[in-house]
Amino acid sequence: MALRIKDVAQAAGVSVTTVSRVLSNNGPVRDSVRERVQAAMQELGYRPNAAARRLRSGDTATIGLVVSDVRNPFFTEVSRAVEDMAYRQGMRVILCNTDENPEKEAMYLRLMEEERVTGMIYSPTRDAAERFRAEHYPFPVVMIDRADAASHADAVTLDNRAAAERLTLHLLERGHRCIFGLFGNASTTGRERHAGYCDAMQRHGLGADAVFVEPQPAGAQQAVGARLAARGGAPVPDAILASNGLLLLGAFRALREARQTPAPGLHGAPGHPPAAPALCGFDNDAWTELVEPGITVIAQPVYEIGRCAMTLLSERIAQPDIPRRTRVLPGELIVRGSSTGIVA
Amino acid sequence: MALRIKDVAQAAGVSVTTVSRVLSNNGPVRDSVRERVQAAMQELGYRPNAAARRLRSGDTATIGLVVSDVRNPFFTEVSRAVEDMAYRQGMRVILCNTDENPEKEAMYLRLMEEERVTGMIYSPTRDAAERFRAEHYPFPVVMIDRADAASHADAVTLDNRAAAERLTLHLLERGHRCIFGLFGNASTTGRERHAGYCDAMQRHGLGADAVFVEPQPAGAQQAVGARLAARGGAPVPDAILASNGLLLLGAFRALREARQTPAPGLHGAPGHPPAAPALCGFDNDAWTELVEPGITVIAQPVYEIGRCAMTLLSERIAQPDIPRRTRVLPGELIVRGSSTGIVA
DNA sequence: TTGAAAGCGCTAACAA
DNA sequence: TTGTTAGCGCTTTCAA
Repeated sequence: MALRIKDVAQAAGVSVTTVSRVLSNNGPVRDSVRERVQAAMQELGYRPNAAARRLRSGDTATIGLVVSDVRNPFFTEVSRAVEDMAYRQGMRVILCNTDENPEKEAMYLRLMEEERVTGMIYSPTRDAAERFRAEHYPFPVVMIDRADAASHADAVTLDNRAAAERLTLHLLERGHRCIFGLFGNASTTGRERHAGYCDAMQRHGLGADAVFVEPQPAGAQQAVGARLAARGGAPVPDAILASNGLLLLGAFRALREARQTPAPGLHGAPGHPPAAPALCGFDNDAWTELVEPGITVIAQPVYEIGRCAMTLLSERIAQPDIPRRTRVLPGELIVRGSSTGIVA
Repeated sequence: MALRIKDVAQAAGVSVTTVSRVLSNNGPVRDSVRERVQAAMQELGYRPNAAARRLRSGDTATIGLVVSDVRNPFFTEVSRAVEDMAYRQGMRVILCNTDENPEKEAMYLRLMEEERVTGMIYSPTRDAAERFRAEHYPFPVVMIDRADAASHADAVTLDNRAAAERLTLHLLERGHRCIFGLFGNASTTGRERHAGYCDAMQRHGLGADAVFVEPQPAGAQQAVGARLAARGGAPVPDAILASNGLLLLGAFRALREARQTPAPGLHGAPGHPPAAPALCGFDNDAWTELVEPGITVIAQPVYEIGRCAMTLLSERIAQPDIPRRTRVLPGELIVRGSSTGIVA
């Protein structure tokens, strides 16, 4: 095995206690002794055993981060934020991808307990969110992206309802009337955004025309394709709104597939052919700026969400008994050509 | 504190050893006893303490994954592959982002030692790669993306030289002659791809016209912008080749900025205005397929690279003394409109 | 300011 | 098939 604290103690001619004090920089040690110990550690190439420290001290200095999939740019960025903050505080991060799969999720929650994580940042699937009770867990939990008062967990979310309303109103202001909405069915987020969309439509005396789908591009693509191809009574939408980055991607593909550039526009004026529907959605993912015309989106302050979650978590770790807190961050509307017809 | 194995033992009326045997599913236990123990665990909600198990067993069941930045889609996907494989084998993953910063990198390598990781998957910066010696570390190391024989570490890489040559030949076949190359200066990968590019140019009796830049979009954008604006002798490039996804993005932005759609084409035929340069590069990142025309790229088998790295690592953990192995995976040329003028 | 010794929760000899 | 017991490497009383 590797070197132990005892080896360092012998080399430096002190007790293990003293070495431990130098290691954790805690407790009185004469400067000359400290230097001697540090020199011994350096020379021997000693590395303290993290598992032993955790076991003995009871402090794992570990944050659990449970999300659906890091490949979703939203979570990629959140995980970077969380990791930056955590490592800066001398904490590790255990990252788990549930793939919206309840069994995986249950397994990882169990893992969090076995690891005795100091705290967890958690983005539950819809079903799990409804059942989750923070008080059943022996560590603090901060929810991100999705929140639920009954969970009794701190949370940081977007102001989903307001952002969706804002986005819908933007389309209505541009003259669109028949706005087809795509919402994710796996989280509370999708429902909140749906509510905001409905609010805006209602305020203009318009009915909702929306579906809930799996939060994957394929399902969204199919739904949009079907909606565009629908015969019979339903009028063709003149705008499409997708409630997250994955759905937006699917919608974009469907429009392209239909050989309709997602260019903006109203129904054709007399003498002009009808234009393709406008497109907008949530999440300022890289591609939305790169395609032409760019896609109008609600940008989430993604890094900030991760940072904020870590801050809430740290504060609760320090003071476990403060009342539940929720941070609601605003989304930012970024208007691009896909909803205005103005190609930058 | 939480429940201990002793509590389970008491509840089930057996010794701690028996509980341990049930836990690790290892050692003889009568079926009826096993069931009784499992029932007790279930009822009490017992969770074994991971730190204690690791300390005692000496097996941390932990993989270290050290990359530059998970936000780079290449590493996002690699990390998913590694995590999928690892968790399936009951191992955890510790993910570290070095940001190509030598100090962070050194800190994380130290962390790997303190965690007593079972093995490490490592994408070193160029400078670190030259100095790294696997035999100085007490655990097996598999390098990804970047490799160096002197490191004595197993490695899985792309066939960089062949892929770059292939991509360059593709441009040459389409009639391009003045091909400006952008290569990353932070890794051996950039140099290998540069060599492949030079091979292809030389074979056609052409000189290289390339620069090495920081592997960030901003630097690439600037370099391409400068090259396009160059006055004096240097002819305007009729094609641009970028050696990774970040550089490709920068080049794309530069072309757009120059109000030149990255549309393909040769120098203008008589009577036609000169077309914008062709664009191609490495990494089949999502946006390259979404922009129009799509970008011609070398697709790396990214998930497979991660999977393969975990396989090599597992095998070396099982047999530490087998000779060093290198897996070289082929890249796949995906031809899109940016190099052919055929807009799908 | 230092050291001796107990013990964190678990696993693995060894004994029965 | 089961139990007793000695540590894994560290931190933390407690006493000096």
